[in-house]
Amino acid sequence: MITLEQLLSQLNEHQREAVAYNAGPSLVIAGAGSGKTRVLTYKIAYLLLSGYHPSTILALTFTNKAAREMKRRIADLVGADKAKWLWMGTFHSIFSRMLRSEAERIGFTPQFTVYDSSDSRNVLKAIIKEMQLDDKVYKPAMIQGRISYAKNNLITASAYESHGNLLKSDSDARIPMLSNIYSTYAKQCRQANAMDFDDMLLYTNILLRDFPEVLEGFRQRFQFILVDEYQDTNLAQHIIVKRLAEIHQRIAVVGDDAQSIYSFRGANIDNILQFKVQFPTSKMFKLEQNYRSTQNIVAAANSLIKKNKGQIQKNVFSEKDEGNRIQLLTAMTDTEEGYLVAKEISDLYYQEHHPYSDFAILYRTNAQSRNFEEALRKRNIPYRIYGGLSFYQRKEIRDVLAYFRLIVNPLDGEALKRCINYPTRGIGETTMTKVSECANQNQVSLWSVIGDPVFFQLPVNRPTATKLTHFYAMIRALSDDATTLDAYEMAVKIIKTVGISEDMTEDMSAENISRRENIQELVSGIHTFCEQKVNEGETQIGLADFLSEVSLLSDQDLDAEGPDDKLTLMTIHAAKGLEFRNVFIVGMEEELFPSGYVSSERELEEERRLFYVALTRAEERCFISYARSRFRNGQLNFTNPSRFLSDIDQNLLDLPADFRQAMSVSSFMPNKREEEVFEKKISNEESDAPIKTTQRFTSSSWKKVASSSSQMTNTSATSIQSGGGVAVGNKVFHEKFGQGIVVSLEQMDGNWKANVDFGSNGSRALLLKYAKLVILE
DNA sequence: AATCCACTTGTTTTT
DNA sequence: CAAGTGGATT
Repeated sequence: MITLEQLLSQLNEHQREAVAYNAGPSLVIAGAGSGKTRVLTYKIAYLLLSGYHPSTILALTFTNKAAREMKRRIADLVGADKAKWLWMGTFHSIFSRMLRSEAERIGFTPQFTVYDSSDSRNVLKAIIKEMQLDDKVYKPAMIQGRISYAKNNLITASAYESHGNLLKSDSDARIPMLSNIYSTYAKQCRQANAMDFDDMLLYTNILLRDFPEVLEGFRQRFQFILVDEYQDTNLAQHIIVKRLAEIHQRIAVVGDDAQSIYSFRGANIDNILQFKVQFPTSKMFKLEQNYRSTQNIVAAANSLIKKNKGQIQKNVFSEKDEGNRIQLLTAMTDTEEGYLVAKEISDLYYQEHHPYSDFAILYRTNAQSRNFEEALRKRNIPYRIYGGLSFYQRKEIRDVLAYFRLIVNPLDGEALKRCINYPTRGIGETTMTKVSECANQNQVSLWSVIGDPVFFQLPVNRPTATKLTHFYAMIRALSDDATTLDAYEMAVKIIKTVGISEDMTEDMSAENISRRENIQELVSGIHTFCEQKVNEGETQIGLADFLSEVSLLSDQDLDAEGPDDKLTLMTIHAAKGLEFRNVFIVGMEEELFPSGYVSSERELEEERRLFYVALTRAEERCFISYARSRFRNGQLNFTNPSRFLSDIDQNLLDLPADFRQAMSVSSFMPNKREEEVFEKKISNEESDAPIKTTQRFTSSSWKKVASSSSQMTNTSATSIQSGGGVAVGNKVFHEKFGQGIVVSLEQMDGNWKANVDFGSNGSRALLLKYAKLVILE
């Protein structure tokens, strides 16, 4: 047990002020590595020591891991007996708890299923098919994205139907039926007693909006509210937090606007930038001392993020050693990139005796992991990959979980389809289509139809009807068992009863063995889960208890922090909040990082923040690598180094000898000219067909592309204004004419022609093939 | 109904 | 390169 004085003495001045301030709302802007988690945990400990009961404190985090970690640290400070009463968890897990306790009010049961994104995509696919729409136009993933966006902005299906602007923009985008799809989707989810991730936020809002007594109850209960990573909250989350804190105004949020990287998921950076507006009496605290990284790394990150505008002004500094400069590794191919990185790691491991767990390889996309895996394997370097296909997304695991879901919630249509299909029992697509149609016509669930095909006049023959009722009876019997057995016993029973174990032991193929192992892992996971809950004093841990937690878990949460010494491979997104002694940021190429999908200044700035997050993960050493060519979709692409490299103060970079040359064929988009560029892009679209970067590899293409270097795809924002290695807006130098600005670019017979304004020397049209322009900036 | 094969297709990040 | 689709086969 610790006293208040001791607690505060372990903090620096600014941290202490932030922790001790309790007189009103507060916003803590915590620069990278400045002890953000420390402030949050100490603040909670401070509140507990000042007399708040733990069950009156609500702390919302972004990941389960962060919540667990924080809880553990609070337990160390004030004791586990207190810490365990805290309401601490992710938005989704806390809201799940709230929704389950009040489910009936909004037309669900406490056993509602959580549809993951592939469940919800499947539902959407079926709806699109049912409505006889073209799935090339109504792309499920895109529809899903728009619905998600609507929900995150608290636009319900019925609000959408009467939202003029949205309907107009949909009809302009040639997808006028989107609103109908949304409505049908919402209706079907409701009928299935299921919510998707976004629904959990949406329905929590509805619950708090429409049921004043519920809102009042939660306001009473949560006397103090803390939110981590506030820069990544979306409108739905923001409004919930605001509602809960509205009366007592005891709220503290922590975040860093420079690390906002989830706008694709609806996060709105304005939530943190506008906090003062939302909570006018709030006080802002800034944490600017970085305890994580060397001075060089901090300086590099600062120089990068300076290129973004509209940030909260701060001066992040480090008092650690100056450290090494950031080292750039240049490879000819993506395979070589893997080799170089692995070699560097090997060298550090043997020369400096850093354990492998001190290393991380961070990339923009999961698909990039392959080359590194191979290179690491060749050197026998142990590694652990995070992300990608998670444990819970494996087919066999999803199959088993589908049975759990169906037993807990028979209305869960997606689970039912999955179960009925595996193990195979002679019920196929045609039958299920009929069942779906029949269910739709009678406005009942698939489950009801299967239970009594005759009553619903399902047009199937006798043997098929029997198969259906058999299946129904089997699930019913298991549901009965579920009233007395715990989750672990049920899991074992289900796997035996439904024929999964039989199917898996049929042959000893490698796949079957691996599947069996995975299922075994799941079962023992459930066992551990039950034991843990019993230890915490709970009784009767049923399947529902297990499911409600597991559906909100990602694979990162499951990783047993084993004693083994392994290197980490993950996306930069997944690395947020983590730190490593040595960090490798790989694939620093145009089209990849920044992603080829960026189409606005705002998105480009988010990519830059992502790079900022990557850099600031490093404690001691940071390496950046890129390849000049890379396989993508089975095709060889030639690539240019990322523009972000030139955003970093060049004095802090260790450049390879050939780097200047490589940069000179790269294209850099000057930020301030961007709007012009996009206007130009639109006007040029038909006339100016850009050369495709993607081409089959032939012996001559390397040379050809390297010299003309018109390597942008036509989807790229940079495609029009860049060519021959220069970009519109570039300041260039010409031997004869001196300095000038590139005004426009066009293509003539495959050669790039640039109009350059040389000021007093006039404007000139130059063929880049002949003119030797040097890019100045 | 289920399986297999050849073809197309399309690709960020995730609670 | 991969996953997912559509068609033919058993």
